[in-house]
Amino acid sequence: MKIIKNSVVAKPATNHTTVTLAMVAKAAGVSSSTVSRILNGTAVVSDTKRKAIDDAIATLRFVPNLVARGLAGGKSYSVGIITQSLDSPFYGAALRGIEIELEAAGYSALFVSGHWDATEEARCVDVLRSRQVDGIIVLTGRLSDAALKTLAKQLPVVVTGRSLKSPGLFSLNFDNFEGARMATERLIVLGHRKIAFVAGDQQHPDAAERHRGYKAALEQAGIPYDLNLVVPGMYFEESGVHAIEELIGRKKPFTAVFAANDQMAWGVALGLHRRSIRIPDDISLIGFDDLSVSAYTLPPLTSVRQPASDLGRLAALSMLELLRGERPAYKVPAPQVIERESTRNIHKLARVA
Amino acid sequence: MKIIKNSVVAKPATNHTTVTLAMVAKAAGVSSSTVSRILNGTAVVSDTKRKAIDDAIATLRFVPNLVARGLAGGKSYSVGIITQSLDSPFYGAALRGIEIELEAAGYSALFVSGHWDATEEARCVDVLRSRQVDGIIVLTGRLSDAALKTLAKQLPVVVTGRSLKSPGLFSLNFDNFEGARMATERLIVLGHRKIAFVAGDQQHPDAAERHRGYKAALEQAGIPYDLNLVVPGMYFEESGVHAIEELIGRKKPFTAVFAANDQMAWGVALGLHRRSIRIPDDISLIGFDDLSVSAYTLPPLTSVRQPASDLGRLAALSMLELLRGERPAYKVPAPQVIERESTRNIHKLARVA
DNA sequence: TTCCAAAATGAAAGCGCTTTCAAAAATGGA
DNA sequence: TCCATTTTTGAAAGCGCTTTCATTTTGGAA
Repeated sequence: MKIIKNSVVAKPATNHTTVTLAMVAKAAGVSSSTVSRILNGTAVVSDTKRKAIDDAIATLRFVPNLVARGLAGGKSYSVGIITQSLDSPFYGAALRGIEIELEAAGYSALFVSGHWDATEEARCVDVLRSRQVDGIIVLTGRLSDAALKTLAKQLPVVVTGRSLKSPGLFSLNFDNFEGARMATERLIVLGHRKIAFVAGDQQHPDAAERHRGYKAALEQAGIPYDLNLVVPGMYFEESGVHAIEELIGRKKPFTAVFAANDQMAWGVALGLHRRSIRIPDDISLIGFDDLSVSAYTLPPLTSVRQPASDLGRLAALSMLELLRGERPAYKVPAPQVIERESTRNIHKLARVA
Repeated sequence: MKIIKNSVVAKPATNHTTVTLAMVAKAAGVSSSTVSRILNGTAVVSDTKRKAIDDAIATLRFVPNLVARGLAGGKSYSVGIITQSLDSPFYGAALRGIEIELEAAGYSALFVSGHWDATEEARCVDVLRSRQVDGIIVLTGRLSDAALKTLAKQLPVVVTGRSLKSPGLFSLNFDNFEGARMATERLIVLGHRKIAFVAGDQQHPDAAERHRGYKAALEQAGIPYDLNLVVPGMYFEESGVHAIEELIGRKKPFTAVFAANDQMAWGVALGLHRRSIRIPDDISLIGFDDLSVSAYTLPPLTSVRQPASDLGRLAALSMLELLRGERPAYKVPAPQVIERESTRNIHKLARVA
């Protein structure tokens, strides 16, 4: 019954298949400093040694441990991305743009979702910081401007959807006001004067801007702003169908609808369809964001193009510059209305309600 | 003109705001081992010390460095996810599911995209390994089964879209065959016999399965499989509109279309709309995947539900079990056809050609 | 051929944390 | 009260890499 102690077991948890830089060094007959140097290109190394090292790396199938490098070098070559949801059609495109540029520069992206909640976003920041990201990109979000500025004191920050100026902080803002103004104006040019507006989630800063743009265009055209024609929404499809019910219930005639985002516009289309109201014959409809799917809805949706993918790329590029100590100066492309088949000139419109 | 040397500057690049575990230990008057222990719950610590440490952590605002922990402990508490594209409506939902479960368990997800390319995926694997992820989840992808099995020898792997058995490897497969069979059968039950099929990208393993399912249902009902009614597609919207052109060009009558995924079904709807063919009055349409948007298309699309989000959660849960050394046994829910408004019984159908 | 500056290399000290291992403190049975 | 256990704690050795800093080579100019 004696317990066998000191058996040959108990090798520390070291995965015995792990090839380390030291092993490469030994195999190549040089010091690990030298190996590190060619790996990072931090110094010139004689061709003979370089060759020996390259061979050793190849035969040993050495893969550098970025975690160890991060610890030693103080840089993780990763940047954290705080998004709101991984499955949003809009943010998805932005994430992709970010990934492309970051990867091209040898950085990894660490995506975390805040789900439109400031507390959760704060937690995301903590996770990213404890993972030692070199910088953080915040896609809109609910964090206060002050919180962002404070954060920027610790590490480079790029934020979209706001216009902030602060050291270490770069912001990339899309002109939501102008986009909404243009959309509304377009409808007006087409002869519409009774234009309903389905507003976005008031919690989102851009929603207010789009609302302002709608008003501005109206005012500019001398059309009174009529509260009976505006319906609150949450930026989801359901808001669109609900808005139509609401609007029709109010018995205020309208010939066009401007939805503050495409998802709600799709809902509006469905709501109209349920009432057998045709687009664009009876009602013109315009959305915002120009999600890729909108080119395939019935009918294809006229929308304000917001280049999500470009936005992502620019955010990443800006971060990269910040990381190099430069001062980025990128700008988001101006809004543009993409006219498809959901809008039509007034002269053939029927009246509703 | 003397150059001042040895000034107080030149503190090494150490961010002076960095609070380390050692600092917490000193502040609390204990050793760093003790602090580590309460942080990880690896051992019992007296209440007095625990209190002192908690206080020190709070006042110093200490955030543990997960990179250092990863190096020391050999575990990074992160799992790599190889997806194909961050902006796919289907995978987006799966990613979200993964993130939810992983985060709940204190793990971080590292998402990388392979863009449907085996070489890129292999590179993704390298990146993830050098970042020392504890495990890898592969969403479908193009990596060979053999490559996956080899990988599984190094670290736990969970793969979706295949049925593989291998140590350290768990696979979660959705029954694409059965889903497609059910969809086609549904159409048959509704009285259709001329059912067109828009196939998916043949490079995807699931596309072949869905095609098989279509054939099987036909056979089961004694309907001959007619190559004139099947059109190749690429899983994107455009394939759907193209398919309709093709189908109509062939002048072979059909009363229903089964598209191998929702995106193509949307395209089909648009193609039909362009020809003024109504859904479901003239043609019934059924998709596959049941993307959330499909509930809001015109008309709302009947589709085979593939629970992307659940798939993601199960994948994450399986990985977590693998990581604990357990043997996961999850199964993807069975296919289910969600009937909406794009399908209709044959008796009111017009004929198309 | 000699010498010295410049270039290449290596030794060693960390980076912040975990984890033996051994020592110190607490516990309790006689 | 004392000693043998059991618990709690601390010292120190890494984890795999980067980065001074010092040493060895090299390459010319003298």
